[in-house]
Amino acid sequence: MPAQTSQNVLRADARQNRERILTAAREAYALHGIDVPMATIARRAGVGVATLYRRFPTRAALVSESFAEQLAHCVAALYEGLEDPDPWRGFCSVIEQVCLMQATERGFTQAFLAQFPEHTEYAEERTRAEQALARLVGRAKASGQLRQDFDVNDIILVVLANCGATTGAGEEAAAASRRLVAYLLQSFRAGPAAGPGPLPSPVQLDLDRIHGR
Amino acid sequence: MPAQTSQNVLRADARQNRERILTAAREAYALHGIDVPMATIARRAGVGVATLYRRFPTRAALVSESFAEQLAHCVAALYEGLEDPDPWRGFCSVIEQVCLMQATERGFTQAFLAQFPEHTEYAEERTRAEQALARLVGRAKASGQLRQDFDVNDIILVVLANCGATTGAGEEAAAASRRLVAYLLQSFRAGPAAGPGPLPSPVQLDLDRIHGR
DNA sequence: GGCTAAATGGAGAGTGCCATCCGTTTACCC
DNA sequence: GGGTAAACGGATGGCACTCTCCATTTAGCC
Repeated sequence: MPAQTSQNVLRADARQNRERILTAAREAYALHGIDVPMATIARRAGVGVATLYRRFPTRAALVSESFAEQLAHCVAALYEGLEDPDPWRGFCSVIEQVCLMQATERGFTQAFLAQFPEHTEYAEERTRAEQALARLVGRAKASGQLRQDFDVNDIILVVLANCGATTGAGEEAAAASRRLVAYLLQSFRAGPAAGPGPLPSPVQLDLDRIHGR
Repeated sequence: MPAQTSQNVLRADARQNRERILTAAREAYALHGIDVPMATIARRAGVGVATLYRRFPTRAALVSESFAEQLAHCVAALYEGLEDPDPWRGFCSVIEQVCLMQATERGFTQAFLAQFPEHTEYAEERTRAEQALARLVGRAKASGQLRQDFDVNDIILVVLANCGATTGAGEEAAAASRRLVAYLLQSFRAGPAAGPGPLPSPVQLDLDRIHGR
């Protein structure tokens, strides 16, 4: 974590405005997606555009900050999953939670993808997360519950696929995500021992809405 | 098919320009994605913007026309799959071909999604395709090779998921698609009889590139 | 209460794209 | 070869968004 001295020196009104901007951004993202104009967020927050830009010099910075909490949740889920006594359950829980977050929080995926590669500042945390992921996978394989030819990169594959499936609105997206993840996890499971389990209910996806998004 | 009298009456130079525009559009889409400015396509085709707009009044019209061939291929694949003596093989082949098309032809997915809902003109073909899809699924279920709780909407789910997974460049996208589809098809297979088959090789996905796309 | 640096917000310059208008050019028919 | 309608393309107005400048306000300290 870098020295954030300026954060504490922030004047009271400035700090309050900063919070209002973040709140407004989260609301706006949820409503209109990540591409909402900066001016809209500023108006919603009841501040001028300049104030927004002074606090968050780039759009990416604002996005990152806005979803920091959700990202932290994902990271936490990762380490918790790693400590689950049942490696397979831990593995599933991580994937499920990350995917659900993607489905629930609109724009989160972009934040997720934008966050890490950005600054060297995060490089350390990133490698740590990657190692944890590798361990999660290794553990599940070692226990014989995850198929041997599973690759760590397949997790990225799941995340991206889930991102595509959740290009839609609210509850529908969550349902689509649940079903997709259920299908995939079943494939990841090793051995023919596990027959097809029950699935979450199917989803009627409205292509028109997705196209118009 | 509607009366397209104007098509044949098109003057020679106009017809040639029309083709050049379509070629330029396909190239531009492949290179820069679907959001490339109309002016860029016009320049590439060596025509004025006005000419482009005269031929293709809306962006959607241009996109649709540009990918008409690929779309026809998909439709053909559907009807061929339906006539495969092995229902399961037919089912798989349809999904595989559509997904491969998505992975190979950048922008195709948007064209695919944009095409049908648009005009009433296509409504008929659309319903016909949907019925064919339903039959494809029904047949595969009846043969006992497709799990009973599979839903027709799951095909849309696959298409969308695949769309997400292929948000990348060229060969990488195709590899990701193959692997995802292999995983999914395995889940769709009924009964514990079929153990995990071999998978296409894993893919290292470059998140930076995807984010910057 | 008054001073000062921090913070503010609106106006506006700059950019990129869409879509149309209209004077000029060109293919086609006779 | 000449007439005519079709086709052309650059210029242009309009719009939406980004990002900065600067005159004004305000919090915090004495």
